[in-house]
Amino acid sequence: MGRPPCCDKSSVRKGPWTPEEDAKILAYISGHGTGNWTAVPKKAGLKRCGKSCRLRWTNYLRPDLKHDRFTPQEEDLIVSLHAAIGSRWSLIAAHLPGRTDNDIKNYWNTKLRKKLREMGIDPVTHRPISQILADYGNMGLTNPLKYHGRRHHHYRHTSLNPEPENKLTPNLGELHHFNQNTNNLPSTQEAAALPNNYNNHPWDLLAQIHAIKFASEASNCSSETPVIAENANPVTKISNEAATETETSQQVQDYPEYSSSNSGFTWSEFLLDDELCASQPNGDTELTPLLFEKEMKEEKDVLGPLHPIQMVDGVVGSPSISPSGRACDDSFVHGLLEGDRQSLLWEFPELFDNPLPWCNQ
DNA sequence: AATTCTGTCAACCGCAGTAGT
DNA sequence: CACTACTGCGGTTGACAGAAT
Repeated sequence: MGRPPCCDKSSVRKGPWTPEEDAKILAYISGHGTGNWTAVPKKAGLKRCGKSCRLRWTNYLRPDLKHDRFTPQEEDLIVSLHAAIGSRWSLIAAHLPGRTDNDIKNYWNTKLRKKLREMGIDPVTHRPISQILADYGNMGLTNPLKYHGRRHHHYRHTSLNPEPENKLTPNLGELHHFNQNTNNLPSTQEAAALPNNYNNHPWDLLAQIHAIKFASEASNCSSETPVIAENANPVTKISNEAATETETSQQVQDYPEYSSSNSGFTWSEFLLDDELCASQPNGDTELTPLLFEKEMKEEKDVLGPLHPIQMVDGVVGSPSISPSGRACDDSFVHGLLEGDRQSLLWEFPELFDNPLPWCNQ
Protein backbone atom coordinates (compact mmCIF):
# COMPACT_ATOMS: atom_id res chain seq x y z
CA MET A 1 0.00 0.00 0.00
CA GLY A 2 1.31 3.41 -0.93
CA ARG A 3 0.56 6.58 0.92
CA PRO A 4 -3.06 7.60 1.05
CA PRO A 5 -3.97 10.64 -1.05
CA CYS A 6 -3.64 14.01 0.66
CA CYS A 7 -7.27 14.80 0.00
CA ASP A 8 -10.44 13.35 -1.44
CA LYS A 9 -9.70 13.65 -5.15
CA SER A 10 -13.34 13.32 -6.11
CA SER A 11 -14.44 16.39 -4.20
CA VAL A 12 -11.68 18.82 -5.10
CA ARG A 13 -11.52 21.08 -8.09
CA LYS A 14 -8.64 20.70 -10.52
CA GLY A 15 -7.35 22.66 -13.45
CA PRO A 16 -6.82 26.38 -13.92
CA TRP A 17 -7.59 28.74 -11.10
CA THR A 18 -10.33 31.32 -11.48
CA PRO A 19 -9.91 34.96 -10.39
CA GLU A 20 -12.47 34.28 -7.63
CA GLU A 21 -10.39 31.44 -6.26
CA ASP A 22 -7.27 33.60 -6.43
CA ALA A 23 -9.07 36.32 -4.53
CA LYS A 24 -10.12 33.90 -1.81
CA ILE A 25 -6.67 32.50 -1.27
CA LEU A 26 -5.11 35.97 -1.33
CA ALA A 27 -7.62 37.21 1.20
CA TYR A 28 -7.00 34.25 3.45
CA ILE A 29 -3.22 34.50 3.33
CA SER A 30 -3.19 38.25 3.84
CA GLY A 31 -5.12 37.65 7.05
CA HIS A 32 -3.51 34.46 8.32
CA GLY A 33 -0.23 34.06 6.50
CA THR A 34 1.01 30.81 5.03
CA GLY A 35 1.43 27.49 6.80
CA ASN A 36 -0.58 24.31 7.24
CA TRP A 37 -1.65 24.23 3.63
CA THR A 38 -3.98 21.30 4.12
CA ALA A 39 -6.18 23.51 6.27
CA VAL A 40 -6.10 26.45 3.87
CA PRO A 41 -8.75 25.29 1.38
CA LYS A 42 -11.31 24.67 4.07
CA LYS A 43 -10.61 27.91 5.92
CA ALA A 44 -10.47 29.95 2.73
CA GLY A 45 -13.64 28.41 1.34
CA LEU A 46 -11.98 26.68 -1.58
CA LYS A 47 -12.76 23.32 -3.11
CA ARG A 48 -9.09 22.69 -3.76
CA CYS A 49 -6.42 20.35 -2.51
CA GLY A 50 -4.04 22.00 -0.03
CA LYS A 51 -1.15 21.09 -2.21
CA SER A 52 -2.79 22.83 -5.14
CA CYS A 53 -3.28 25.95 -3.00
CA ARG A 54 0.37 25.96 -1.99
CA LEU A 55 1.46 25.62 -5.58
CA ARG A 56 -0.82 28.42 -6.75
CA TRP A 57 0.57 30.69 -4.07
CA THR A 58 4.24 29.87 -4.47
CA ASN A 59 4.25 29.79 -8.25
CA TYR A 60 1.85 32.56 -9.13
CA LEU A 61 0.24 34.64 -6.40
CA ARG A 62 3.19 35.43 -4.19
CA PRO A 63 3.61 39.22 -4.26
CA ASP A 64 7.38 39.09 -4.68
CA LEU A 65 7.22 37.23 -7.97
CA LYS A 66 8.31 38.73 -11.27
CA HIS A 67 5.99 38.01 -14.16
CA ASP A 68 7.97 39.72 -16.90
CA ARG A 69 10.31 38.07 -19.38
CA PHE A 70 13.68 36.68 -18.41
CA THR A 71 16.53 39.12 -18.98
CA PRO A 72 19.73 38.13 -20.81
CA GLN A 73 21.53 38.38 -17.48
CA GLU A 74 19.08 35.93 -15.93
CA GLU A 75 19.50 33.64 -18.93
CA ASP A 76 23.26 33.63 -18.49
CA LEU A 77 22.96 32.91 -14.83
CA ILE A 78 20.57 30.01 -15.39
CA VAL A 79 22.85 28.46 -17.98
CA SER A 80 25.89 28.90 -15.77
CA LEU A 81 24.19 27.47 -12.73
CA HIS A 82 22.76 24.58 -14.69
CA ALA A 83 26.24 23.83 -15.98
CA ALA A 84 27.50 23.73 -12.43
CA ILE A 85 24.74 22.01 -10.50
CA GLY A 86 22.41 20.49 -13.06
CA SER A 87 18.63 20.57 -12.87
CA ARG A 88 18.37 21.56 -9.25
CA TRP A 89 15.76 24.14 -10.05
CA SER A 90 15.08 25.20 -6.52
CA LEU A 91 18.77 25.90 -5.93
CA ILE A 92 18.95 27.82 -9.18
CA ALA A 93 15.80 29.74 -8.31
CA ALA A 94 17.41 30.80 -5.04
CA HIS A 95 19.84 32.85 -7.12
CA LEU A 96 17.17 34.57 -9.17
CA PRO A 97 15.01 36.76 -6.97
CA GLY A 98 11.37 36.78 -8.02
CA ARG A 99 11.62 33.61 -10.08
CA THR A 100 10.26 30.24 -9.07
CA ASP A 101 11.79 26.87 -9.71
CA ASN A 102 8.83 26.13 -11.96
CA ASP A 103 9.43 29.31 -13.99
CA ILE A 104 13.06 28.47 -14.48
CA LYS A 105 12.39 24.84 -15.27
CA ASN A 106 9.85 25.83 -17.91
CA TYR A 107 12.13 28.44 -19.38
CA TRP A 108 14.97 25.97 -19.53
CA ASN A 109 12.88 23.25 -21.14
CA THR A 110 11.24 25.48 -23.72
CA LYS A 111 13.90 28.04 -24.59
CA LEU A 112 17.37 27.61 -23.21
CA ARG A 113 17.85 23.96 -23.98
CA LYS A 114 16.90 24.52 -27.60
CA LYS A 115 19.07 27.59 -27.81
CA LEU A 116 22.13 25.69 -26.59
CA ARG A 117 21.51 22.83 -28.99
CA GLU A 118 21.30 25.28 -31.86
CA MET A 119 24.68 26.59 -30.78
CA GLY A 120 26.10 23.07 -30.94
CA ILE A 121 26.33 22.80 -27.17
CA ASP A 122 24.96 19.82 -25.34
CA PRO A 123 22.50 21.24 -22.81
CA VAL A 124 23.16 18.39 -20.42
CA THR A 125 26.92 18.68 -20.13
CA HIS A 126 27.29 22.21 -21.52
CA ARG A 127 30.10 21.00 -23.73
CA PRO A 128 30.35 21.11 -27.51
CA ILE A 129 28.46 18.12 -28.87
CA SER A 130 31.35 17.31 -31.17
CA GLN A 131 33.75 17.23 -28.24
CA ILE A 132 31.56 14.75 -26.43
CA LEU A 133 31.69 12.40 -29.38
CA ALA A 134 35.45 12.78 -29.44
CA ASP A 135 35.73 12.19 -25.71
CA TYR A 136 33.84 8.96 -26.04
CA GLY A 137 36.54 7.78 -28.32
CA ASN A 138 39.19 8.91 -25.88
CA MET A 139 37.54 7.08 -23.03
CA GLY A 140 37.87 3.98 -25.16
CA LEU A 141 41.61 4.02 -24.54
CA THR A 142 41.05 1.77 -21.58
CA ASN A 143 37.74 0.15 -22.32
CA PRO A 144 36.06 1.32 -25.47
CA LEU A 145 32.57 2.67 -25.04
CA LYS A 146 31.95 0.84 -21.83
CA TYR A 147 29.98 3.73 -20.45
CA HIS A 148 27.16 3.30 -22.89
CA GLY A 149 25.45 0.84 -20.63
CA ARG A 150 25.19 3.20 -17.71
CA ARG A 151 22.00 5.03 -17.05
CA HIS A 152 22.31 6.29 -13.55
CA HIS A 153 25.59 7.93 -12.78
CA HIS A 154 27.69 10.73 -14.22
CA TYR A 155 27.63 9.46 -17.75
CA ARG A 156 23.94 9.96 -18.02
CA HIS A 157 24.94 13.61 -18.31
CA THR A 158 26.19 13.25 -21.82
CA SER A 159 24.86 13.53 -25.29
CA LEU A 160 25.34 9.86 -25.83
CA ASN A 161 23.11 8.54 -23.14
CA PRO A 162 19.95 6.53 -23.68
CA GLU A 163 17.74 8.82 -21.63
CA PRO A 164 14.52 9.72 -23.41
CA GLU A 165 15.30 13.40 -23.01
CA ASN A 166 18.36 13.07 -25.13
CA LYS A 167 17.44 12.10 -28.65
CA LEU A 168 20.94 12.28 -30.00
CA THR A 169 21.49 8.60 -29.46
CA PRO A 170 19.55 5.41 -30.03
CA ASN A 171 18.63 3.74 -26.78
CA LEU A 172 20.02 0.43 -25.66
CA GLY A 173 17.03 -1.44 -26.95
CA GLU A 174 17.66 -0.15 -30.41
CA LEU A 175 21.36 -0.88 -30.27
CA HIS A 176 20.43 -4.33 -29.05
CA HIS A 177 18.15 -4.66 -32.04
CA PHE A 178 21.03 -4.04 -34.41
CA ASN A 179 23.33 -6.27 -32.47
CA GLN A 180 20.92 -9.16 -32.47
CA ASN A 181 19.67 -8.82 -35.99
CA THR A 182 22.59 -7.74 -38.05
CA ASN A 183 25.61 -7.59 -35.80
CA ASN A 184 26.39 -4.59 -37.89
CA LEU A 185 25.66 -0.96 -38.37
CA PRO A 186 22.18 -0.16 -39.56
CA SER A 187 21.80 0.69 -43.19
CA THR A 188 20.57 4.11 -44.18
CA GLN A 189 17.14 2.59 -44.70
CA GLU A 190 17.18 0.97 -41.28
CA ALA A 191 18.23 4.19 -39.67
CA ALA A 192 15.42 5.98 -41.46
CA ALA A 193 12.95 3.46 -40.09
CA LEU A 194 13.98 3.98 -36.47
CA PRO A 195 11.20 4.87 -34.07
CA ASN A 196 11.02 7.95 -31.87
CA ASN A 197 11.83 10.46 -34.59
CA TYR A 198 15.53 10.09 -34.22
CA ASN A 199 15.91 11.30 -37.74
CA ASN A 200 14.24 14.61 -36.97
CA HIS A 201 16.90 16.02 -34.72
CA PRO A 202 19.64 18.19 -36.14
CA TRP A 203 22.19 15.40 -36.12
CA ASP A 204 21.75 12.45 -38.32
CA LEU A 205 21.60 9.25 -36.32
CA LEU A 206 23.46 7.08 -38.72
CA ALA A 207 26.30 9.53 -38.97
CA GLN A 208 26.58 9.59 -35.21
CA ILE A 209 26.65 5.86 -34.96
CA HIS A 210 29.41 5.79 -37.51
CA ALA A 211 31.31 8.48 -35.67
CA ILE A 212 31.12 6.55 -32.42
CA LYS A 213 32.13 3.38 -34.16
CA PHE A 214 35.15 4.98 -35.78
CA ALA A 215 36.26 6.40 -32.48
CA SER A 216 36.05 2.95 -31.02
CA GLU A 217 38.03 1.41 -33.85
CA ALA A 218 40.72 4.04 -33.57
CA SER A 219 41.09 3.44 -29.87
CA ASN A 220 41.35 -0.30 -30.44
CA CYS A 221 44.20 0.24 -32.89
CA SER A 222 46.46 2.01 -30.47
CA SER A 223 46.38 2.55 -26.77
CA GLU A 224 48.89 5.38 -27.03
CA THR A 225 47.70 7.53 -29.90
CA PRO A 226 44.93 10.01 -29.24
CA VAL A 227 41.77 8.57 -30.66
CA ILE A 228 40.43 11.55 -32.50
CA ALA A 229 43.46 12.60 -34.44
CA GLU A 230 43.13 15.52 -36.77
CA ASN A 231 42.88 13.20 -39.73
CA ALA A 232 41.73 10.03 -38.01
CA ASN A 233 38.73 9.65 -40.24
CA PRO A 234 36.56 12.06 -42.07
CA VAL A 235 33.32 11.42 -40.32
CA THR A 236 34.60 11.79 -36.81
CA LYS A 237 36.43 14.90 -37.83
CA ILE A 238 33.28 16.32 -39.29
CA SER A 239 31.39 15.53 -36.12
CA ASN A 240 34.13 17.27 -34.20
CA GLU A 241 33.31 20.37 -36.10
CA ALA A 242 29.64 20.22 -35.20
CA ALA A 243 28.61 19.42 -38.73
CA THR A 244 25.13 19.97 -39.94
CA GLU A 245 22.81 17.10 -40.66
CA THR A 246 23.38 17.21 -44.39
CA GLU A 247 27.11 17.52 -44.13
CA THR A 248 27.42 14.57 -41.79
CA SER A 249 25.18 12.27 -43.77
CA GLN A 250 26.95 13.22 -46.92
CA GLN A 251 30.29 12.47 -45.40
CA VAL A 252 29.16 9.01 -44.40
CA GLN A 253 28.03 8.34 -47.94
CA ASP A 254 31.23 9.75 -49.34
CA TYR A 255 33.48 7.42 -47.40
CA PRO A 256 32.21 3.89 -47.94
CA GLU A 257 35.60 2.49 -46.93
CA TYR A 258 34.53 3.16 -43.36
CA SER A 259 31.38 1.13 -43.66
CA SER A 260 30.66 -1.58 -41.14
CA SER A 261 31.25 -4.39 -43.57
CA ASN A 262 34.95 -3.53 -43.59
CA SER A 263 35.48 -3.69 -39.88
CA GLY A 264 35.49 -6.20 -37.07
CA PHE A 265 33.33 -3.98 -34.95
CA THR A 266 30.39 -5.55 -33.20
CA TRP A 267 27.66 -3.86 -31.32
CA SER A 268 28.11 -6.23 -28.45
CA GLU A 269 30.84 -3.88 -27.24
CA PHE A 270 28.11 -1.45 -26.44
CA LEU A 271 26.14 -3.99 -24.57
CA LEU A 272 28.56 -5.48 -22.08
CA ASP A 273 26.75 -5.69 -18.80
CA ASP A 274 28.69 -4.89 -15.74
CA GLU A 275 28.85 -7.88 -13.45
CA LEU A 276 27.43 -5.77 -10.68
CA CYS A 277 24.55 -4.46 -12.74
CA ALA A 278 21.26 -6.21 -12.60
CA SER A 279 20.13 -6.52 -16.20
CA GLN A 280 16.51 -5.82 -16.82
CA PRO A 281 14.33 -7.15 -19.62
CA ASN A 282 14.24 -3.75 -21.32
CA GLY A 283 18.00 -3.57 -21.51
CA ASP A 284 18.40 -1.16 -18.62
CA THR A 285 20.83 -1.75 -15.84
CA GLU A 286 20.27 -1.06 -12.19
CA LEU A 287 22.96 0.77 -10.27
CA THR A 288 23.73 -0.87 -6.96
CA PRO A 289 25.64 0.85 -4.14
CA LEU A 290 28.50 -1.55 -4.75
CA LEU A 291 28.51 -0.69 -8.41
CA PHE A 292 28.41 3.01 -7.65
CA GLU A 293 31.54 2.64 -5.56
CA LYS A 294 33.21 0.63 -8.29
CA GLU A 295 32.26 3.19 -10.91
CA MET A 296 33.69 6.00 -8.89
CA LYS A 297 36.96 4.14 -8.69
CA GLU A 298 36.97 3.32 -12.39
CA GLU A 299 36.10 6.87 -13.23
CA LYS A 300 39.16 8.07 -11.39
CA ASP A 301 41.22 5.51 -13.26
CA VAL A 302 39.96 6.82 -16.56
CA LEU A 303 39.85 10.53 -15.90
CA GLY A 304 42.64 10.72 -13.39
CA PRO A 305 42.28 11.98 -9.86
CA LEU A 306 39.39 14.29 -9.23
CA HIS A 307 40.46 17.88 -9.14
CA PRO A 308 38.39 20.84 -8.18
CA ILE A 309 37.72 23.47 -10.79
CA GLN A 310 38.54 27.00 -9.78
CA MET A 311 35.89 29.31 -11.10
CA VAL A 312 36.18 32.98 -11.82
CA ASP A 313 35.05 34.08 -8.41
CA GLY A 314 37.09 31.56 -6.52
CA VAL A 315 34.45 28.98 -5.74
CA VAL A 316 34.90 25.39 -6.67
CA GLY A 317 33.04 23.21 -9.12
CA SER A 318 32.79 19.53 -9.80
CA PRO A 319 34.91 17.87 -12.47
CA SER A 320 32.35 15.16 -12.85
CA ILE A 321 30.10 17.82 -14.28
CA SER A 322 32.79 19.60 -16.21
CA PRO A 323 35.70 17.28 -16.73
CA SER A 324 37.16 19.32 -19.53
CA GLY A 325 37.93 22.19 -17.23
CA ARG A 326 35.81 24.61 -19.18
CA ALA A 327 34.90 26.13 -15.89
CA CYS A 328 37.98 28.27 -16.21
CA ASP A 329 36.25 30.09 -19.03
CA ASP A 330 35.34 33.64 -18.06
CA SER A 331 31.79 33.09 -19.15
CA PHE A 332 31.30 30.44 -16.53
CA VAL A 333 29.72 30.75 -13.18
CA HIS A 334 29.81 34.15 -11.54
CA GLY A 335 27.08 33.60 -9.08
CA LEU A 336 27.78 30.42 -7.20
CA LEU A 337 27.38 31.04 -3.54
CA GLU A 338 28.39 29.30 -0.40
CA GLY A 339 25.32 27.06 -0.43
CA ASP A 340 26.35 25.54 -3.70
CA ARG A 341 29.90 25.03 -2.49
CA GLN A 342 28.52 23.23 0.53
CA SER A 343 26.36 21.11 -1.71
CA LEU A 344 29.36 20.13 -3.79
CA LEU A 345 31.41 19.52 -0.68
CA TRP A 346 28.78 17.15 0.58
CA GLU A 347 28.61 15.23 -2.67
CA PHE A 348 32.24 15.29 -3.67
CA PRO A 349 34.29 15.78 -0.51
CA GLU A 350 37.45 14.62 -2.25
CA LEU A 351 37.32 17.63 -4.55
CA PHE A 352 38.39 19.92 -1.79
CA ASP A 353 41.45 18.02 -0.79
CA ASN A 354 43.32 18.36 -4.08
CA PRO A 355 45.34 21.15 -5.61
CA LEU A 356 44.03 23.14 -8.53
CA PRO A 357 45.78 21.71 -11.56
CA TRP A 358 44.80 23.90 -14.43
CA CYS A 359 43.83 27.23 -13.03
CA ASN A 360 46.02 30.17 -12.18
CA GLN A 361 48.58 28.87 -14.62
C1' DA B 1 -11.07 28.17 -43.84
C1' DA B 2 -9.84 24.02 -41.70
C1' DT B 3 -6.54 21.24 -39.84
C1' DT B 4 -2.19 20.14 -37.91
C1' DC B 5 1.88 21.42 -35.62
C1' DT B 6 4.56 23.76 -32.17
C1' DG B 7 5.63 26.47 -28.19
C1' DT B 8 4.33 27.96 -23.71
C1' DC B 9 3.39 27.50 -19.02
C1' DA B 10 0.21 26.50 -15.20
C1' DA B 11 -0.89 22.66 -12.85
C1' DC B 12 -0.49 17.97 -11.48
C1' DC B 13 1.82 13.73 -9.86
C1' DG B 14 4.60 10.90 -7.16
C1' DC B 15 8.53 10.50 -4.41
C1' DA B 16 11.66 11.81 -0.62
C1' DG B 17 12.74 14.05 3.53
C1' DT B 18 11.29 15.53 7.90
C1' DA B 19 8.59 16.91 11.90
C1' DG B 20 5.16 15.60 15.06
C1' DT B 21 2.81 12.19 17.79
C1' DC C 1 10.53 3.00 16.69
C1' DA C 2 6.55 3.26 13.74
C1' DC C 3 3.27 5.76 11.71
C1' DT C 4 1.11 9.87 9.78
C1' DA C 5 0.93 14.35 7.88
C1' DC C 6 3.14 18.00 5.74
C1' DT C 7 6.35 20.25 2.65
C1' DG C 8 9.57 20.56 -1.09
C1' DC C 9 11.23 19.00 -5.30
C1' DG C 10 11.78 17.52 -10.14
C1' DG C 11 9.54 15.41 -13.95
C1' DT C 12 5.54 15.35 -16.72
C1' DT C 13 1.03 16.55 -18.61
C1' DG C 14 -2.42 18.97 -20.92
C1' DA C 15 -4.91 23.19 -22.19
C1' DC C 16 -4.39 26.91 -24.89
C1' DA C 17 -2.75 30.16 -28.47
C1' DG C 18 -0.46 31.22 -32.46
C1' DA C 19 2.01 29.61 -36.58
C1' DA C 20 2.35 26.71 -40.39
C1' DT C 21 0.43 23.85 -43.86
